[in-house]
Amino acid sequence: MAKTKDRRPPSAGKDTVRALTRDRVIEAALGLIDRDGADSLTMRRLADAVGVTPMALYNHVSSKQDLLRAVAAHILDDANFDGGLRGWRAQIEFCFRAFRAICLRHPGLARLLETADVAPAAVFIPMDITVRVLKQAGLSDLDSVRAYFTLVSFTLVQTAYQSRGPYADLEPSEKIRSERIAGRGYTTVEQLSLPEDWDFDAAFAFGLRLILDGVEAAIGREH
Amino acid sequence: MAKTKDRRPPSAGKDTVRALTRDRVIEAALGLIDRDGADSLTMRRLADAVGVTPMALYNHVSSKQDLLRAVAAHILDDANFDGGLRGWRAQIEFCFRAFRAICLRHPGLARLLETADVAPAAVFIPMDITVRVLKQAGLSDLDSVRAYFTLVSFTLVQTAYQSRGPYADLEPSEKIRSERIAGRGYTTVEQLSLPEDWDFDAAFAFGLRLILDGVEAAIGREH
DNA sequence: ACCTGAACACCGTTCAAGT
DNA sequence: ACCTGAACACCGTTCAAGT
Repeated sequence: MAKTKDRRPPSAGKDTVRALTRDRVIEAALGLIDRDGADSLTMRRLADAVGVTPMALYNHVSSKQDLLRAVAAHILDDANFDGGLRGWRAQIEFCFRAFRAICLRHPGLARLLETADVAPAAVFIPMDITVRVLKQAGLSDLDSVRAYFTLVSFTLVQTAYQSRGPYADLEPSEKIRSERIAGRGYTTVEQLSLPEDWDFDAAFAFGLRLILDGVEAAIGREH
Repeated sequence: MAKTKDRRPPSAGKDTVRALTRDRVIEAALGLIDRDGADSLTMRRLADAVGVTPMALYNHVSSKQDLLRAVAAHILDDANFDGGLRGWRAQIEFCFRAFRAICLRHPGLARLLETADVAPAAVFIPMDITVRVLKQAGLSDLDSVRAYFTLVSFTLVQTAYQSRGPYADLEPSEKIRSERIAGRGYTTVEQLSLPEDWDFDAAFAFGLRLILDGVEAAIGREH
C-alpha cells in the first residue's frame, strides 16, 4: 500500500539517532505488544516509548488499525512458510508448524489475525502454499480452500490459547475441575485423568494429524 | 457462583414493570450485543437502554467482565447439545452443529468465548458430551480432550468469520484477489475458481468431516 | 437495598498552531 | 514535513451522597 519513501532527512549529520520513522514506530509497537500483550498497546503508551507526543505518531501511521496491520505484516514478512519439501503432507505440516512458531514467538499475533480488520495481505502466503499443494494432490479448488480454513482456524485458536498464558477458564487443568465443575453434572470431565501440565506441542501435533488424516481421505475420495 | 436470590421486592403491587434485576440487565445486554455487536456494548449505553444511570448497573453486576460472562452463560444454558443419538459420530455432529447454530444466532458469542476471561462454566457441556462419546468409542482421555479442542477451535473461528459479516480481509472472494493479491506472487490464490458467494454451511460440513474422519482413524489406531 | 452525580484515570483522534 | 498542546467525545469504575 503506502510506498515506503524512507530517504532519511538531509540533516543526518546532526542527530540521526532520534529520527522517527514508520519502521521505528512499528518496531516499537511490536516490542510493546510482545512484552505486555496487544490489548495494552495504546497510542499514548507507544508515544511515550519512542519519546514523542501521541499525535506525532499519526505522521507515520494513519490510525491504530493501520499500525496493528503493519505490525502483523512486519511479523509475517519475516517468516518462511515454504519448506521446499516433497509431498503435500510434509509441506502442509511444515507450513503450519512455522505458522504456529511465529504465533508463539509473538503472543499477540494470533489475536491480531483473529480480528478481521487487522489481517494484512501476508496471511495469504500460507494459504497460497496450502492450496497449491492440495490442488496438486488432487483436491478441487473449493475443497482446498475449505481445508486451508480448517487448518488455519485450528492453528489460530490453539496458539491463542497457549500464549494467553494461564487459561483460567478453558484449560483442562486441576483447578477448573475442582472449582467450576464439581457438582454441576459434568461427570465425564470431572473424572478425566489428565497430566498436571498440558502438553500444547503434543495437542497441536494430534489435532494437525486429525485434520491431515481427513484430508488424506478426501484426496482418496476425489481420485 | 453468585446465587440468584431473585425474590421480587415486596412493593410489587405498585410498579413492577421497571424493577431492575440482574436478569433484566443481562437480557438487555444480550439484546444490544445481538443488535450492534459485542464490541459496541458499553456500560453507559446499556444503562441508557434500561433507563438508568451507569452506576446503577453495578448493583446487579460486579463488573463488565462479570456481565459478559453472565450473557454467555445465559445463551449457553438454553442450548441443547445432546441429541441422544446412537454412534459417536452422529452425537458429535449434532453437538457441534448445535454449537454453531447458537453462535450464528448470537453473533457476538464466538468472540465472547474466544476471550478467555469471559467463558462461563457452561462451555463444558459440549466438552463433556464430546469426551464422553469419544471415550466410549475407545479413545484415551488425553486424545479425547485433544480432539474436543480441535473441534471447538474449528467451530469457533468458522462461526466468528461468518457472523462477522463481510470479512474484507480473509474471505476468499473476488474483491481480495483483485485488490490485495494481484502482482504479489500469490499465484495459486489468484487463479482459484471459486463461487461468487461463499457457502459457509458447506465449508463447515467439509471441515467437520475432515476432523471426524481423522478421529475415526485415531479410534481405529487405538483399537 | 438500590440509585444518582460528580469525579478519576484513562482511550483514539481532530484541529489549530508552532518550526 | 514534522511535531506540540489543548480539546472532544468517549471508556470502566470509585466514592460520597441521597432515599
